[in-house]
Amino acid sequence: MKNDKHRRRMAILDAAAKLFGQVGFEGTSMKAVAIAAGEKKTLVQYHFRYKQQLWEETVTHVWQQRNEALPTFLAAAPDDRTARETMEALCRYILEFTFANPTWVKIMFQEASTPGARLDWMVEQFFINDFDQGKSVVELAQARGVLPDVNPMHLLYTLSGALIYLVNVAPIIERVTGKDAGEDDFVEEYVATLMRILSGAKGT
Amino acid sequence: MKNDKHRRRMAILDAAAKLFGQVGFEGTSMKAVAIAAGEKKTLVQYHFRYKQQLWEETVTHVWQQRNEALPTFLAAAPDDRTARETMEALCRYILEFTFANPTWVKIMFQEASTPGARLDWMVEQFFINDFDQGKSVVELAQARGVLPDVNPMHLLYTLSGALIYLVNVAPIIERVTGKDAGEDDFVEEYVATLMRILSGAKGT
DNA sequence: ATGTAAACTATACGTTCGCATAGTAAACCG
DNA sequence: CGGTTTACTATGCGAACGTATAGTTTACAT
Repeated sequence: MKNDKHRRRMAILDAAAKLFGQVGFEGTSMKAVAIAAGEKKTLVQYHFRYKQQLWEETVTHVWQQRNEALPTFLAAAPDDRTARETMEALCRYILEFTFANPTWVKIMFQEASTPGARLDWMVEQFFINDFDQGKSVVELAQARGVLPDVNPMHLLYTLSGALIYLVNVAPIIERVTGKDAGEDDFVEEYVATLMRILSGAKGT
Repeated sequence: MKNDKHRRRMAILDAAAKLFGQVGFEGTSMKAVAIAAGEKKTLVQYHFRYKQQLWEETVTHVWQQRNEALPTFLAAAPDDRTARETMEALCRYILEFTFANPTWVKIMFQEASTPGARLDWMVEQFFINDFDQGKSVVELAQARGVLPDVNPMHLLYTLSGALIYLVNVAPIIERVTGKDAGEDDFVEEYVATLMRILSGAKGT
């Protein structure tokens, strides 16, 4: 079966994505990837040969999944709600998606912690585009008056940080406070809080 | 010399901190730590015996350095400036310190990406305290009217995210935009932007 | 039915991993 | 001066690492 090959290959990529995001490039072994995918180590090598190649195809795979999901929302954002409601819904969507698919964020942080050839590759392949798109979204929101009129890149970093940081420290939050930051209730309240901060709310 | 032993031991801890933060626990080898510290592998083992032990003492070492530096500022914050100026200075100080000492943040993210026994240990040893202190600072700022009166923990996550995220993605920002996020000018403008966001500034 | 290519696996090689242990050199103490 | 402790190193072990390659099974065109 043609599909069988494809399915096993994808299973390897998914397993690799999880491991690369969790323990980084050096911490991930071909054997561990194989076991996580329920395959033999030699099959992983048959499909990808070198670890470096497995990594590149894994990252590409992860970004594709992300790119298929994220713009879907942006395109579907209708004009029949207020700009602020759209912004709030967008933040909530990004958070929910990132909690459900934390891999790309984790891989990004793994490589950012060891700047090198792999990070350069990711920048060239993905981040240059991502930064540009992010800036556009922020500027659009600013034009509609839903975001403060400050340096759009700095605002982008602030918003990204407020959202992505939460996903990264969620395991710590859970252990310290006992609350699961990935749950809908938490996300909803968090985004509501964020929107009130952005609106400069001082009272209750 | 007694001092010589101590100095070499500290050099090992510093090298280990850098590596553990960059490539995580599994990605760091005793040999690599030794080389980075300019020592033999067996000396590293002599001082710490097991990798686990090296890791624990390294993390303790890093947190001690941080705890010596951070409260210094909080205690010295005088009353003769406005509350907002104090808040802005605090954010700037945290950013500058974190850029200069990124290790503790990186180790925190490394372990948060693979929740396990080591993260549990860090939570017990450090994070429970850290969360409590952070909450106190936020509530103090809220009482003075310099931070919006929302859920203090969520506000803490938002602020921490806005600050720490920047440090983590600085290598990416530098490669994409050509700007060094760690430079004083950048930090100053970023914090100023953050303060305007917190104030809900809509105009220029 | 048979040959060829594709999909997959068994086995192995050289290196590096964490860890153990026997040893050396200097310092300290009586 | 002899003996013990302290700081450090040389050597080595079994396991796991990434990679190479020969071999086996499956799919399919002729």
